[in-house]
Amino acid sequence: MSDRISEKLTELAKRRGYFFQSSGAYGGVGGFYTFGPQGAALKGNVEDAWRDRFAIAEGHMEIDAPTIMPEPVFEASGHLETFDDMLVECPECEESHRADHIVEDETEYEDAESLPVPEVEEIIAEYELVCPTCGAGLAGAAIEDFNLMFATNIGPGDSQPGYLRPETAQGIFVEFPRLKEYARNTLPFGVTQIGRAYRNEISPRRSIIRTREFTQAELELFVDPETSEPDLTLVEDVSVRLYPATEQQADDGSEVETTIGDAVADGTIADPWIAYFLGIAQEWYASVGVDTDRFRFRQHLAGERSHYASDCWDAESEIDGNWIEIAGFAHRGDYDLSKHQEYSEERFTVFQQYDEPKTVERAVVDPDMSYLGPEFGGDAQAVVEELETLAGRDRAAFEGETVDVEFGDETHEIPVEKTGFAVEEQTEAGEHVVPHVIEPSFGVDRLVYTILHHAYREDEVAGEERTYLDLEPEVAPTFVGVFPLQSDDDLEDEAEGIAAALRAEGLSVTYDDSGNIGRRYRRQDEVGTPFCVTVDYESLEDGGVTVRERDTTDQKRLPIDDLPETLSALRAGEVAFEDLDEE
RNA sequence: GCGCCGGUGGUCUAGUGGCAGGACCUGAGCCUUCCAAGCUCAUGGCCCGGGUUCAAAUCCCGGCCGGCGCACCA
Repeated sequence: MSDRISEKLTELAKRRGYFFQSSGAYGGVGGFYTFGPQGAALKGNVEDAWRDRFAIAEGHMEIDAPTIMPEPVFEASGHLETFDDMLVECPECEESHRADHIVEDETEYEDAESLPVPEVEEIIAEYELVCPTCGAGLAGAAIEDFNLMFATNIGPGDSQPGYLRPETAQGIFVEFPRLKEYARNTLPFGVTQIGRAYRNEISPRRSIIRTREFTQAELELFVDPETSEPDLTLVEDVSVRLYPATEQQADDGSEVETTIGDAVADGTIADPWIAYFLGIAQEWYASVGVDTDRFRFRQHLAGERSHYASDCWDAESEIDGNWIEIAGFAHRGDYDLSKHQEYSEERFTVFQQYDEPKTVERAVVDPDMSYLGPEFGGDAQAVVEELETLAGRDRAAFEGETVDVEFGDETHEIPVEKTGFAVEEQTEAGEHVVPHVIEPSFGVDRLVYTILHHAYREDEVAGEERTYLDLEPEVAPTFVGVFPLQSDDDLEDEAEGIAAALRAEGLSVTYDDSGNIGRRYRRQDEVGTPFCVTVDYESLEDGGVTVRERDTTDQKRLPIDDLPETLSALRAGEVAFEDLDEE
C-alpha cells in the first residue's frame, strides 16, 4: 500500500506537471528535478506561507544572497574540510568505505578527516587495516577525495576558486557585519532567506527527497546568549510529538506526546529558543497540510550532530513508513560568526550596552618610542604589541625594574619606566558580544513532497474511483476551476467572464470547456483544486452558479456577483464551505 | 561509488532476431441540463553509442537514467 502511493504520486507528478526529472531530452541527469506548472505554483505558495510566518510575522528581515561564494568563505565555515569525504574502495569486494572512519575506528587517530590523503593512505598501510565488509587488506588502495560542494572558477582562469553554496546559511553569516547595522546593533534579530543550495551527492535517491540542487528556507536568529529569551507563553500549549535522544537510545524507548510548555519544564527540550521554534513550526506545518499524525520532532544523537551544533532537533515526516528529515532546528552557538571573524578582517560582534556602566581596572602600556625606536629599529612596533599583550596577560611581569619581552628568538630586557606601564580605572559602557545563532532550516522540496504525499486520496464517487489531492486552499496551485455546463456560446461567455473576474481578484483560476462536466471535476480533483464553479442555463436567468467542493463533492448555489469575495474568504480560511448560505 | 533489477507514445503496459500492439490521456467533431458515459477521426513510441547478424527495439559490450540494497547524507 505504502509503495503504491509513492509510485502513483510520481506518475501523477509527471503527468500533471508537479515535478519531473530535468533534461529528459538529453537522457536525464541524476539528482535534478524541474517543478512543472502545478509544482512551481505549489512550491511558491509554500514559500509565501513560510515567509508570512517566519519572516513577516516574526518581524525578521529577508535577504537574497548569491549562490556562488569564494573559497575563503568555505574555509571559514568548515565546509571545505568537513564536506570532504575520503573514500577507499576495497580491491576484493569493491565496497566503498570512508577511509577516515576506518582509521578512527581502528587506530588512536581521532581526527583522521583533517589529515591529508597521502598520510591516511600511509596509516592504512602501516596498521594493515582491512575492509570492514570482507576483511581484505586495504594497503595500497587509492583513496578518492570527494567534496560534496560543486566547485567552479570565478572569472577567467582558475585563479579564484568558488563553490556553489551547500547551504543558504553562509550567505547570511557572511553579511552579518552589514546586517547588524540594519538591525541597529540590537539583539535579538533574525534574517531569513529562501534560496537554492547545492550538494554533489554521491547517490541522489527517491525522487525529489534527495537531490543535488534544492531549495532551503532558513532563519538565522542572532541572540545575546546572556539576555535574549523567547516568549514561550505563545507556544506553551502547542501539542507536539517528540523523540528525544534518550528515548532513541533506550531499549524500549518511544516517542513522547507532550506540549512545548511541559517539554521545557521537564528539560526534554533544553534550549528555550529551540522549543519556541518547534512550537511555531508544529502549527505552521499543520497549516500547510502536513498530516500531524505522520509528523514528529526527533533530537539528534550526540554523534550525529553537525560540526557546529550544540543541540539539534529535526522535524520529520513519515513517507511510506520511513521518516524523512524536512527541517532542522539547530543551536549553532557562536561557531559561524566566530569563524568568520577569525578568517576575515571584519568584526562579527554586536556592542551590548550594560544596564549600568562598569568600572574595571586595566593594565595598559604607553611605551617611550624615543627609547624603543633606536633600540629595536624596524621591530619596535612588534615589541610594542608584545608589551600590550603581556600587560593584559601578566601584570606581575612589570613589577621589577625591567620587564622581559620575548621577541624573535631572544628575550629582551626593557626598563619598566620606558614601557609607560600603568593600571588604570576605566569605565565600560558595554561589551562586544559574538551573538549566538538559532537556526530553523526548512527543506522546501521535501516539504512539497510531504504535502503531496499526505494529501493523496482515493475514494469513490457515483460508483467510480476517484483520485484527489486534499491540499490546503492556501497552498493549492490552482484555487478554482470555472466551467460552462455544456458547449454553448452563451454559457461559455458567462463562464469566461466569471473566470476573468476571479483572476482580477487575485485567485488562481483555470477555465475548462472540454469533454463533459464530470471529467472536468475529476481533472481538478487530481491536481487538488479546492473549488469548481459551473455555469448552467439557469445562471443566465437568476445570476447564480453551482460551486462544488473538492473533498466532499458537495454543491451549493451561490450568486455570481458575490463569487470573488466569497471565494477569497474561502481561500483565506475566513469561512468554511459548509457554513455558506445558499441563495 | 559498488551490487541486483529495469528503461517500449504524455502516462501505464503487452511483445518478439523479420511491418511495434493495447488501455488511459490529449486534440477535433457529434452527443450531453452537474461527477472520468457513448460514437467518429486524429496526434504521438522501442534511452544513447558500439558490436554480432542478411536483418537488432529484441542478443552482446559500454554509457546514461531509474528503483532497491550497501556505503554516504556536514
